[in-house]
Amino acid sequence: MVRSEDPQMAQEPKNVVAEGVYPHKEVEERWQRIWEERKQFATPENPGRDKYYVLEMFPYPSGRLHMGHCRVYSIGDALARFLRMRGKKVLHPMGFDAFGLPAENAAIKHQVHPAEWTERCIAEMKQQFRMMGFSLDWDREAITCRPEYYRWNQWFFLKLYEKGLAYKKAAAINWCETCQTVLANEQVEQGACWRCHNPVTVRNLEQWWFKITQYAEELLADLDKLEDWPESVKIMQRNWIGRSEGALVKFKLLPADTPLRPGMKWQGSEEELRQLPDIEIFTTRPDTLFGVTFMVFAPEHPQVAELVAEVERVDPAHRAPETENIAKRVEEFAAKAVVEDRFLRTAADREKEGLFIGRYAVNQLNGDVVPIYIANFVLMEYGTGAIMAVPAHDQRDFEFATKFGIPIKMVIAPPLATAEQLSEKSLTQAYDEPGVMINSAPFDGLDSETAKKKIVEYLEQKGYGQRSVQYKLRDWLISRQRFWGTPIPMIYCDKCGIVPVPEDQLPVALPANAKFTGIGNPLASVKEFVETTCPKCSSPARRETDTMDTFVDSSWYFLRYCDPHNTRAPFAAEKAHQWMPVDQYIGGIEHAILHLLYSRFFVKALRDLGLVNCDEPFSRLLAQGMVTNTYIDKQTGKIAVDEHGRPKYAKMSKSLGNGVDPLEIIDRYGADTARLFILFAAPAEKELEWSDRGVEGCYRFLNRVWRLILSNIDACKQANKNYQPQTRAERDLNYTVNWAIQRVQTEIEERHHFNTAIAAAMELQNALQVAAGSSDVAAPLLGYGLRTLLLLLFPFSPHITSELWERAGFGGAIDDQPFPAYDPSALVRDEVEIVVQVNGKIRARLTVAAEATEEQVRELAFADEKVVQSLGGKQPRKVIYVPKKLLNIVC
RNA sequence: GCGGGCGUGGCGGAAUGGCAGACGCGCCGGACUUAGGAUCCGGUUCCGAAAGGAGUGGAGGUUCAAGUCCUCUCGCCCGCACCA
Repeated sequence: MVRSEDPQMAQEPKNVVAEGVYPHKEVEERWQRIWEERKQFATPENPGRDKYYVLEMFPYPSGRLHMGHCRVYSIGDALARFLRMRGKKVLHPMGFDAFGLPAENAAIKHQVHPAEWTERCIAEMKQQFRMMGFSLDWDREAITCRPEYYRWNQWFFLKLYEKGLAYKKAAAINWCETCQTVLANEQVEQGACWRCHNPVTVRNLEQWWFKITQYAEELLADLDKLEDWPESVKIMQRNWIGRSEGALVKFKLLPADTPLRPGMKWQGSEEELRQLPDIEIFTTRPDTLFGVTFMVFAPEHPQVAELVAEVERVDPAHRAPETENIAKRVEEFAAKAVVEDRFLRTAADREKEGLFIGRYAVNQLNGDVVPIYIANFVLMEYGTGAIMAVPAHDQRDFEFATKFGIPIKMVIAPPLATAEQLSEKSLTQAYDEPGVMINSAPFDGLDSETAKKKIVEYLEQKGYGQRSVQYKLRDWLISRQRFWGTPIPMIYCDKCGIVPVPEDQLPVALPANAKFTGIGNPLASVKEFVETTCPKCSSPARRETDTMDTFVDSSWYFLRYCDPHNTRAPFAAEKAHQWMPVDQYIGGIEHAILHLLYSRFFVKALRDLGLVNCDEPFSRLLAQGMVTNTYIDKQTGKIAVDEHGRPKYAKMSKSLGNGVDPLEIIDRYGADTARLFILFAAPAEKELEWSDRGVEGCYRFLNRVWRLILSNIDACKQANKNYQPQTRAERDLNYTVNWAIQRVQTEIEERHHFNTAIAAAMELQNALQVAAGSSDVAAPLLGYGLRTLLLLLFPFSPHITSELWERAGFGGAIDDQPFPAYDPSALVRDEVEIVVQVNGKIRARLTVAAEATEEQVRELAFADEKVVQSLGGKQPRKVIYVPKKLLNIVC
């Protein structure tokens, strides 16, 4: 049942469906049928320069459209319909993101094949799409779970494999126990699975990856080209890519039995030092290199075990102190750190844990001997998995050093620092700002920013290190241990190793006879699928049973729409060239990184394969806000309220039970009302608060339009655009008509503000209603205004306007009408109102002829009683005149 | 902690530095009516009888003029979170 925002009226909504209302059901069904019969939304061939690709993110086929869907598709459809009127050749397709876990879970629960379940949901959803009246070209539908589609996922995989962009490696990866599969980094949100929100654990597995990191720099740089993307999305992507400039620096590892200790310097020759093994670290602060007092490895760093094994081989008398049982203790520490939830381990407020491993290193820049630790805060995946630590100038290192009693050495002085501030003992936190170099031998006195560059040059010259750029972005883990996805087209042969499935054997199809028990990957249990022969040597071999992340499917579906029936290629290059890039993409902000980053990567990779000629898939992006509603507080059993007693709003969701079913709204008020309300109630990119009252308001508005047209059919028949207004009332109406045209056009075209466009149409309706009720306006003008009103409303509420267009006898189908052109001369008023201010306060309003000069306006203003009064006899010091608007007298 | 966004009537929301509150909801009054929860007309930021005054989270500033620009500050929302 539909919920009300008003606690007092949470009962059955009022029955506004009474007499005098338009028959929305018949009207909407009729036009949906007509559009289908006419193939009204077929995509034009050879679009040329007028092409416009409107795309909304395709849905997962859950079987039911929810209000969020209605919102995205209402936005996209209003735009598509408007652009067609504006003469664009519009591609507006739809499909289904049809692979994924829910179908597989349903299979386990109901013992129905995921394909059957999914196809059923798709059929239901298409019916609901139809009921909303969206102008989609269904002949271009792409359904990702069909072999005709996913074979091209496999084909792309092979192409990427050939290029080295798809590869297999073992790594510590995110595992979701609930979903029984691994997840990519992008799919873990605050330590939880993006889909089921259960905690993610870490596993070490061998998996398939896409080398998105190869495009890190371009993915970052090209964000600057995306001028019509929301800044917030671009910032999120920049942060995710996480570019850092710095240097890779080599420290030297001392033998396990070295007599050197921290505080001492390297004694031997430079040549002997060079002979020692390297420990390479990445730092963004080469200017602090002289302040290194220890080093830290990630606990799981593969080198660590060997380092401590060497310690144990040394006679205890010659070891570093505190190294009894070091191998065991290191192993235990590492095991604990790895097992510990990665997201707890890496939380900023996590207590720093560490262990000295009994080894020392030499800083080649100054010969300092420093101890080596392992610690929970150092990550294996970033940089080299080892760091230099400068406690004086890095807060993490500072905390660690303080806890373990490691010396702190200042090498950068704050500007104008006192002797007190320069004392390490007085330091209560790291100083991480720029400053002046101290205690840094040849670089002392330089400012630290300059020193950064000089030191890197010095490192490169001496062979101690080199300039380097690191990214937080990791490669995209695409293996999934689930059935309902695209099989990865790889074969394991005992003799030949990993062998790709030959192209001509694609698709590797999902078997129809898999058993869904809920335990393990069903694909692995289908003998006929797994057992195959090696394409190279023909001996018995096994197929890969992992499937691809479903984000692979959605990374190129917008390309398939350009050429959906191609059986020889994913799409023909020239068809993609015709339509790409997508001119306007619309979808939820939740994909700010995920889908939008993957798709950008895919397009760049396909470009480098010669398949597309654009660098970016989506020119403009509109991230629409979520749909919220009031909800029942589970504790009180009443509508949740804030401290002021006002109802609280939250995203419509199953768990809160505050979803409104679009089908109920369509049934009660019709799709036109639903669409109008959704677009009118808030700007597209903002949150939309559901309101039953607001919906009713839109319904009443459409009813007023209905009655207004039908009771003025005669005027409609006489509609004449070229009628010359005679009276004041006619000039005013003519102005409003043309003003509304201009306003609707610019609001949609330039700002995508549908709410204000609709408000303008409402103002026109109000003006027409007044005009229709008086005898001051001639029928040809009134008719023209009514005709215009229908055209302005058509993108938002297409059914009722189609019906009224026909009944009014305006001729042709409204779909084929161009958007009306406004008459600029009608927007020129013969009289204007001038606001007269004295010292910025409004004292009078003057109605003057539009062509009145400043002198004339001044004269009138100074003659005005109120103005004279507020001047109080003072002489004006200055008068500012804004033509046709305002006169400000300063005194 | 860092980054981003947002604070305007009873509510959703409008305002290229130039009339704050368009449009809609709600509310108030009136008309039609057996009736109105339909429809139509009028009113509706606050204080004030009025004249007038105040007003866009708060404090400053720039300007003839600030919701809009600048500085500081408070509150809410979102994203990232030991990335060396």
